[in-house]
Amino acid sequence: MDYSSWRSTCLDLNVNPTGRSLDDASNKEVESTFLDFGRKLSVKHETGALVEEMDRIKAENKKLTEMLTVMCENYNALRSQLTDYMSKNPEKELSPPRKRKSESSNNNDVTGIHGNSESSSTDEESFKKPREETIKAKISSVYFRTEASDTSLVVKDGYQWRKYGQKVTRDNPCPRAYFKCSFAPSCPVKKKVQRSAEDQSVLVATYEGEHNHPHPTQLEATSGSSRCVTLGALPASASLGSSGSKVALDLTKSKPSGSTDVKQSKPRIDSPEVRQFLVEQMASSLTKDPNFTAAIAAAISGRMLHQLPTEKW
DNA sequence: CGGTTTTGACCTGCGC
DNA sequence: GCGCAGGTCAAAACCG
Repeated sequence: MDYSSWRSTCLDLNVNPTGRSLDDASNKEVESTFLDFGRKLSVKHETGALVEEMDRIKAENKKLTEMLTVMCENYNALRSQLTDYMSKNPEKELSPPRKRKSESSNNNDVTGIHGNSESSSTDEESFKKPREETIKAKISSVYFRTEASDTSLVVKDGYQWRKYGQKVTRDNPCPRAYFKCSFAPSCPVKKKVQRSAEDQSVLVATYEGEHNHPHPTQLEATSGSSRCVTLGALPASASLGSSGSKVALDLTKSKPSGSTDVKQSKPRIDSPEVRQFLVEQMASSLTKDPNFTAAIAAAISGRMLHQLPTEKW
């Protein structure tokens, strides 16, 4: 996986279009919201505790941001080392399995229309070009954790894929699905998705090649569409195993059903509705903070690095 | 109606 | 050459 692109996707998750920091205006706005809400309920002590909690979270955000900075530096160092290594050992670069003859030349006598001299003369050229591409093509395996009950082989990585085959392999009772990028044939990327034989809640996606077009969610982001969609398409959201991380990421998703009724009903301080309202206030304020989302990105990538040692970058 | 998914058939490489 | 396994094709079905 290209971490830089992934990171940009993650950092793009900031749901604060104005770019305002939580430290200034939005912070005061949130605090005033809390205080106002608290006056109505005559529970200033609880809002004080919430503000205190928010300060604690802000400190944690700062720490996570520093971790992200360090990790980015480490990544850049590793990447430059890898680039150096690749340039020194180009022949050792990974190459995908050899492609079928018929795919590159299309001169099967089954079709009968490519058997002329024109196609045969271009065979070498048409064969060489994809070969060069396949040499450069990168293969990477990515692990996605899904619900065990979820039987689909859909991996939400943000790209659009077209399924072109499914096969049951010998070493795994679960079928393997074959996907091509929807931008094919201009985009040569393929992926195979199969459930892990050991843990069927884990999807193993093997990517071949690199996309030669921008990430669809980046296009969405530039066109001003909802960034929650971006988050939903984030690979990390699927690859995270712990429910805690999932909950944290779900903070940016749309409000749960029924939450709109909270403000309409008369709130009580110890009622679940009020608590939910406070939680939503916290969530919305946090998701407006770029530092928070950056910290989340750092936490996610940290978890990925620790939990997915087999993943190739 | 166009794009996607399903699925059986087919192709290819590899080991024996 | 044969059989096996993985990968792909392509027609039909499905779907929005």
